[in-house]
Amino acid sequence: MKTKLDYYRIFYETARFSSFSSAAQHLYISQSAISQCIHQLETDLGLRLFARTRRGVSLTTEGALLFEKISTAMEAISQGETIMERLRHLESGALSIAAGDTVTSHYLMPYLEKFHANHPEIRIEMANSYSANMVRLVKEGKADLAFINLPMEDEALTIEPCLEIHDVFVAGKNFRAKKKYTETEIAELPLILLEKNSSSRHYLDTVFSEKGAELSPQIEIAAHDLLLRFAAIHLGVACVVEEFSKESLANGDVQKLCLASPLPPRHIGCAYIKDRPLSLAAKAFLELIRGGEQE
Amino acid sequence: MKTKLDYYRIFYETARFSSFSSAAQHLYISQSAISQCIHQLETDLGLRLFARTRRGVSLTTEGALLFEKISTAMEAISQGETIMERLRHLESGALSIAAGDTVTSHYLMPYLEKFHANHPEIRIEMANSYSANMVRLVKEGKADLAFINLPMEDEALTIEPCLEIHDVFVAGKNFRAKKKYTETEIAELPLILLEKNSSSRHYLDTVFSEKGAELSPQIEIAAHDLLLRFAAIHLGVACVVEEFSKESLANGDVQKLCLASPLPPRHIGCAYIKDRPLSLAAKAFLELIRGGEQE
DNA sequence: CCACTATGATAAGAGGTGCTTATATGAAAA
DNA sequence: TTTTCATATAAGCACCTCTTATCATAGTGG
Repeated sequence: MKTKLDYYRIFYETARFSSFSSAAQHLYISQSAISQCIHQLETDLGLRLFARTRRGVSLTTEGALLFEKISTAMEAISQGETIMERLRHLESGALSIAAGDTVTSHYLMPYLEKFHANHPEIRIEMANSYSANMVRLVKEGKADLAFINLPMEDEALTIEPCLEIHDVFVAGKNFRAKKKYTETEIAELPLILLEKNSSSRHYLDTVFSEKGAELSPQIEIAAHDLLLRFAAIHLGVACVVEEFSKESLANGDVQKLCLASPLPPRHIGCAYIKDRPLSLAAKAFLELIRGGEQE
Repeated sequence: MKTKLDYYRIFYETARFSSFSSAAQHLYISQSAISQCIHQLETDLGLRLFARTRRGVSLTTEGALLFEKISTAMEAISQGETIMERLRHLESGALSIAAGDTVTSHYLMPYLEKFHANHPEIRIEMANSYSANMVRLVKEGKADLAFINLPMEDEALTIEPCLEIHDVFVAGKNFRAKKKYTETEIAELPLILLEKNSSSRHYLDTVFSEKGAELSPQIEIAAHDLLLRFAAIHLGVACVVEEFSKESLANGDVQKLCLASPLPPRHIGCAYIKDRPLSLAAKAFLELIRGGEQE
C-alpha cells in the first residue's frame, strides 16, 4: 500500500509501449531505471507483471488487471492536471458574483462584458439579493464576490470600496426647481424613495434625521430605475444615485435639484472572505474592477 | 505534467483530513513534509490548492476541482492494489484450462474440485476440444493450461507429462477371452475404436502397423465412455485407457484382454507457453497436479 | 557463420530529493 | 499576558532512484 506512486506511472507507460526501452525513451530516463522499477514493483506486489519476451515485454494476466486500474488512475490525474492548467490560464472555471440589480446593470455590466470577452470559457454566475443576504452568500462560499453598499463592517470579510456614488434628488423636466434646497425643504417635497428595507434608504433616513429632517415619501418602490421613471412623469421628486442615472439626466428626462449642502458621497464596495484565497477567476475580475491591467 | 505523483497522494490525504498536521500523523511523516509538499504542488501547478485557516486548511475552488480527479485516481490505485493482493493470495482471478472430456472427467475432476475448494473465488473456465485446437488456445493466451495426449512437440510450449496411461482392450463380460492375444489376433477381433482424427487412434494405428497389423474397426465412435458401453453390451472389443476405465473393469461390466506384449504406455501431458509466466492460479493448479504440497 | 543490433538484467556508484529536526510565525484561547 | 495549536521556513542528512557500464541472449543481415 505504500508503493511509490511514481512507479505506477512508469508501469503505465511501460505497459503502453510494451517495451522497457521505448518507455525509457519516452520518459527520458534510462532503460535500466525502468527495469529496476518494474522489478521493484513486482517484488512489492509479489506478482509478475510483465512477461519478458524477445521483442519487448507484455503484460501478464495479473499485470493486465493492474493496468486497468492504473490506467484510469493515470487518466484521472492527467485530466486533473489539464484542468489545473486551464484554470491557471483562466480558460475554465466559474465566477460567482452577488450584486443588486442596479449595481449590476449600471456598474458591473461593462466589466462583466469585458471579462467574458477575455475569458469566454469561464461561467459567470450572478446572484441577486439584498446586501445582508449577499454577505451570507459570500461567507458560505456560494459567491466569490459581493458588491454591496458601504458602509458595511464584517470581521470575516475584506471589503474594498470600488465606486464612489452620489445621492441626488431629481424631478421631471417640467418641475420648477429652486436654485438651492435645504434638507428641510427637500423633506417637504413629494418624495419618491426606495423602500425602507434597502440600505440606501436607511442611509438617507439617517443623514436627514441628523439634520433634523424626517423623510416621509409619497411613494416607496423597490427598484432604482423606477425612481427615475416616476420622477420623469412628475409623480414627485426622487432620490437616486447620480452615477446610475446618467442617461436620464443627460437626455433631460429628469433634472437634478441643487442642494445647499450636497449629501456626502457613499461607496459601493466589493466584499470577499478575508482568510481564503480568491479563486483565480474572482481575482482576475477584481483586477478588472480595480482598473488594473488585465493579463 | 511531470509533478511527482507521490505528492498527489499527500495532497489527497491532506485534503481528506483538512489539516496538514493530522494528515502528517496519518501518513507517518512530519508536518513539515506536508507543508513543503503542498507548497511544491502549488508552485508546480501555479495555483493555490488550500486555504490556510486557523484550524487546519480547506480546499480552494481550484483545489476542490483537483481533488475530484485525484480522488478517483487514488481510489483506482487502491482498488488495483487490493486486486493484486487478492490475486497474490489466490483469492481472485481466473484459471482457464483446455482439456478433452475424457481427461477432464476421469483425471482432472478431483483436482478441479480440490482447487475450487482451496480457492473458491477463482473462476474456472474449461475449454473442450481436440489436442491441436487446445494447443492453439494456449498459444493465443486463451487458455493457461492444456492437457493433451503425448507425444506432442512444440517449440513455443513447455509440455510436461503428468499421467501415464495404458491402452488396453476390453470386451463384455460374456466374451470368452483367450489367455493372451497377439497383435494380429487383436486385429482380427470385431473392434470398437475411436475415430481416426483422434490422437489416441492415430497412436494405436501406428503401433499396430509397426507390428505388421492393420486395424479395421467395426465401429468407430468419438467418445471414450461409449467405447466401454459398446463393449459392455458385446458389440465388440474396445481399445480404452485402463486408467479411465477403472469403474467398468472393477464392477465387471467389461473384462480386460491379456496381450502377449502390452502396448507401450502413453502419457497425458500438460502444456503451457514457454516464455510467459503462468498466472498464479495456473501455477497453483499445476502444483496440485504435480502432487506438490498446496500452499 | 559471425558480426551487429536490439532486447532486458545486473552492478556499482553519484547525485538529488524528500525527509528529518529545529525554529519561526501567527492567531486564538486561557 | 502566556499558552496552545495551527502552518511556514531553514538547514542538513540519508536514502533512494537514476546513471553509466557491462553482461546476457536472441534474432537479423550480410
